[in-house]
Parts: sequence; structure tokens; C-alpha cells
Amino acid sequence: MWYSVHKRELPWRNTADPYKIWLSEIILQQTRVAQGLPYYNKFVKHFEKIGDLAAASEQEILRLWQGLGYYSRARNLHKCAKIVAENLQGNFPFGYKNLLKLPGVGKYTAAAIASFAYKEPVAVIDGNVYRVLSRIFGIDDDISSGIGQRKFEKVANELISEEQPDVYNQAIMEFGATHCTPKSPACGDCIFNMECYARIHGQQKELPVKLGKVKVKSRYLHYLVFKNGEDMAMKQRKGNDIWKGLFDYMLFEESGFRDFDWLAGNNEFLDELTPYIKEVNISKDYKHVLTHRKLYARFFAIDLDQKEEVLSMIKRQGLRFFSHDDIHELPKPVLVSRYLNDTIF
DNA sequence: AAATCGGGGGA
DNA sequence: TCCCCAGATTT
Repeated sequence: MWYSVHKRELPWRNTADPYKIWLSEIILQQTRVAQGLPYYNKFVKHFEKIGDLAAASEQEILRLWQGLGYYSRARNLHKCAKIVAENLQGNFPFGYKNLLKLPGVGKYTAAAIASFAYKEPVAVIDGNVYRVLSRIFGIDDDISSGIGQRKFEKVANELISEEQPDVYNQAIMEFGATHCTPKSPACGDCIFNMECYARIHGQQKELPVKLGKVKVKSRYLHYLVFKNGEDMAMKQRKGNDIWKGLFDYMLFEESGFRDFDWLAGNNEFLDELTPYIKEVNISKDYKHVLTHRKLYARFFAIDLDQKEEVLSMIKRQGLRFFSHDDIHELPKPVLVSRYLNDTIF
């Protein structure tokens, strides 16, 4: 079989431990193996068992997750670990349907754990599977539509091996990841050469069909970095926005870049603070590109009079002063880390 | 059903 | 540049 010859040796393979399988699958959601691998090793080392993960703080987990993106995965990882460790005696639930109830575990991840750990014949459907099946069978339904997803689910579950569902699932994903790749698939050296619809009809570029293109919006971020000597005032991000749970600075968001005087003229707090400002150092403009956002950021480093009265004004804004060593330990967006690397570290 | 959530790497 | 990665959750 193709898989036994071509498979990559990865640390989460050849284990039936649901904890390690689950951990690897959460990390690998929308993430390339090469990018996720060091994070997996780091997490396994820090948290040998799920109880260790449950006992950690969310902040510690976010700090280890820093740079991997989609931070709701890290928050749900912690929630899920607590449920399994505290309510289920450290044992993952048995069965696809029960796994599906866990936070952060959707159809793909539930199928992966069920098939890899328990050998349940339920097919995984990820980006690789969509690509392989759509090309071989010439399925041109939109993979981002519910109808398309149900069709692929049906086909995949008809194909899955009842005896070795784990090997089947691993193999089709590995085939998509390393052979039937998005661009320039290795059709000349393919075991499905004679039967693949896409190869026969020259439609490798057209399949799979994915509509619903993401529109990229721009956001303009103005960060006020209040300084008390070397210490900086930071706050943890709340609400359902980007980077929830991570630390950044006081933020003013506008429809375009503004200068400091404009910001001070349009904000009561800043206006009140102005007399106590000794110096403002403005950073270069940063561009930070995400899948569906273009972020433009400008940092204003503000040296203040070191009076108790002034510092408490800052603290009333929900900000706290941190030393450089403390800041190093806080979970931060990559954008903030870039700024810190450019200015301090 | 559509929008949102990160960051990085390959072509 | 554009595409998309072992997707899930909220709106």
C-alpha cells in the first residue's frame, strides 16, 4: 500500500493514547505539520498527562501557544482538559458522538480520535480529503457549502476500511498532504493515474471547488504604550475579538492612521493625561497580515511623570504595569512581539 | 449559511 | 501576490 511506503514518521502516530492524539489534532487544525510539530513537542514535554494540562493556568497555556494562531483552540484545549480530568477521571469519552461534545472538538477531530484511538470506522474530512476525493471522483460541489460537505462525508464513509479505519484515515490525509498537493500534484507518479477524473480531464487546478472567497478588511490600530520607567502598561484582551486572552496595550482603533494630537483631541482620558506626558516616541508603521485582515499598527511609547496620581489614572483604565521579565512571560500577539523585539528585546 | 478567528510557507 | 494548511464556533 502507498501509505506504508511513503508515510512520514510523526510523534503522534503509532500511539493509541487519546490524550496525545487529541493534543496533536487540536494543534494541527488549520496548521501545517511543520509548523505544529515543535508546539506538539513543547506541550507533551510540559504536560505529560491531561491532568497536568488541566491543572495549568489558561495564561500559561496561551503563552506556550503564542505564535500558533487561532487562540480559541488553546482556550478550548484547557476547557476540554478540565472536563476530561475533573469529570471523566482523565479518560476521554468513548465514541464519535461523545467526543463531538467536547469543546474544540468538531467533526474532523472527533473522527480522528475515534478512528485513531478506538478504531471506529468513521471517516475524517479535512482539506486533504476534500482535495483527494474531489479530484479522483470529479466531485465539483463547493466544499464550503453544506450540500458539498454532506456529499464528501457520504463518499468518504463508503470508502473507509472497516478493518483498519485508522490506517485508511491517516493514509488519505498523508496522500493529500504529500502527493496530491494543492499546486502541482505529482500526477506522473500517482497510483490513481489511470482512474483519476482530474488527471484524465486536466482539472487538477479546478478541483476541489471552493467558493465563498474571504474579503480582507483593513484595521488601523493605535497602541499607547504607557511607561513607568522601564515598566509598560498592558492589558488582557476580552470579548469576542481577535487575540482574546492575549496581552496588548491601550488600543485606539480608527478608520485610518491618526497622529497623537488627533487621538488626544478626541479622547477625554488622553486629554486629561496630556499635562503629565514627558515624551512621546512614535514607532514605524507596522503591517501585519492575517487570512481575513490587514492590520496596520502604530505604537506611541509614552513617558509619564512618575507620580502616584498619574499611575493610578492609568490603572483605572484596566491597565497594569509589567517589568520586562514579566512581559516576557505574558502571552502576546505576534504583532506585539514584533514591536517589542524592535524596541527593547 | 456566512462571518470570524492567526500565522506562516510554498509556488 | 495568492492559496491554504490534519477546522471549530459564533452570528
